[in-house]
Amino acid sequence: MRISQKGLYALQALTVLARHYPGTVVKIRDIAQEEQLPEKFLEAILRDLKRARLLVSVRGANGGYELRRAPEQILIGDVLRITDGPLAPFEDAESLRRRIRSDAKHRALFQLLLDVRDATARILDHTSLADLCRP
Amino acid sequence: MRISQKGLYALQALTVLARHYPGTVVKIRDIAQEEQLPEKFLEAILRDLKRARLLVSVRGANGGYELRRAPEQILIGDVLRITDGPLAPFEDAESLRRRIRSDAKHRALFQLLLDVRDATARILDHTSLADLCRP
DNA sequence: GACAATCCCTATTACATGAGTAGGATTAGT
DNA sequence: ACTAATCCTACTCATGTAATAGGGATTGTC
Repeated sequence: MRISQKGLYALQALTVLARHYPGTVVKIRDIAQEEQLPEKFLEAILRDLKRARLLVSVRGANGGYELRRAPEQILIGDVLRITDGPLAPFEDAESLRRRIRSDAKHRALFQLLLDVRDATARILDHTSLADLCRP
Repeated sequence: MRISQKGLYALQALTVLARHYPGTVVKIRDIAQEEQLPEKFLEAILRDLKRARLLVSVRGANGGYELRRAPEQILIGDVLRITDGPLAPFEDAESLRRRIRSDAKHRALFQLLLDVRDATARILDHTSLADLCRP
C-alpha cells in the first residue's frame, strides 16, 4: 500500500484541524496556506473526509471544517482507509484469492500477505491524530 | 505497497523452480502451464529475476530457468523489491521528505511511515521461498 | 548444415489510477 | 443584493499496470 499524495495531504490537513479543535471551524484556504497544499485538491479531500464522517462542515460565509471527534479518537488507519483504501498489499481477501490461480497450492503465500496486512494495520490503528501532533 | 500481478506471478513461478531445484532447468512454457500464467508476461518477469541474479538460464533447445541459490536463501522481500520496488508505503525516504511540505512539523508522520516500512520488511525478509513451498 | 526449440529484446496497446484543474450551484452572513 | 464560503460534476494530463506482438540470437538434434 503506497501512500498517496491524497493521504499525505489529508493527514497534514487533519493536524491543522486538530490544533483548532474544538470549537472553531477552519476554512479550506487557511489550511491550504498553512500547509502549502493545492487548494482545489484539498477541497476534494476534505469532502471525502466529511462523507466518511471524520469532519463536519459549516457552509456559507465564515464556514469551514472541524473535526467531528477528538484527535485522540481519530486513528491514522481510519484516515488512510478513506484516502487510500485497505491497509494491505492487496485490495481484499476475495480478489486476492482470485488473482492467485490455484489458491490451494499457495496457501502459505496467502497467509504471508495477510500477516503483512495485519502488521501495518496494527501500527496504523494504534496511532491517533493526537500522536501525530505531539513533538 | 500493493502487490502487483507481476509480483504474484513471480512468486508462483519461483515455487515451481524451487520444487525442481537443484539440477534441472524448467522452461517458461512448463511454468506457465503448471501455474496457469500468461506465457509472454511470465517471460518478461523471469528475465527481470535473472537480471537481478535470482535465476540462471540456459538458452537454446532444452533450455530453461533455474534458481541460482537454494530456496532457503531466497527471501520474499528480495523478490518483491525486484518486481514491486521498495517494501514501503513510500518510494524512498528522500522523496517522502519532499512530498511532505514542512517536514519539521511532520516528523511524527514521517517516523510512523518508517515504522510501517520496517514492520513489513521484517516479515518479508524473514520468510524464504522454501517457507512458501511448505504445506 | 538445416531445423526446431528456446531464451532474449524492443515496441506497442489498452486500461486504470493519481494528481490535480475548471467552473459553476448552493448556502449563509452582512 | 453582495460576498464568502462549501458543494458538486466533469475534465485533463501523466504515469503505471498488465499484458501482446514480432521478431533476433543461441543451442541441441537429425
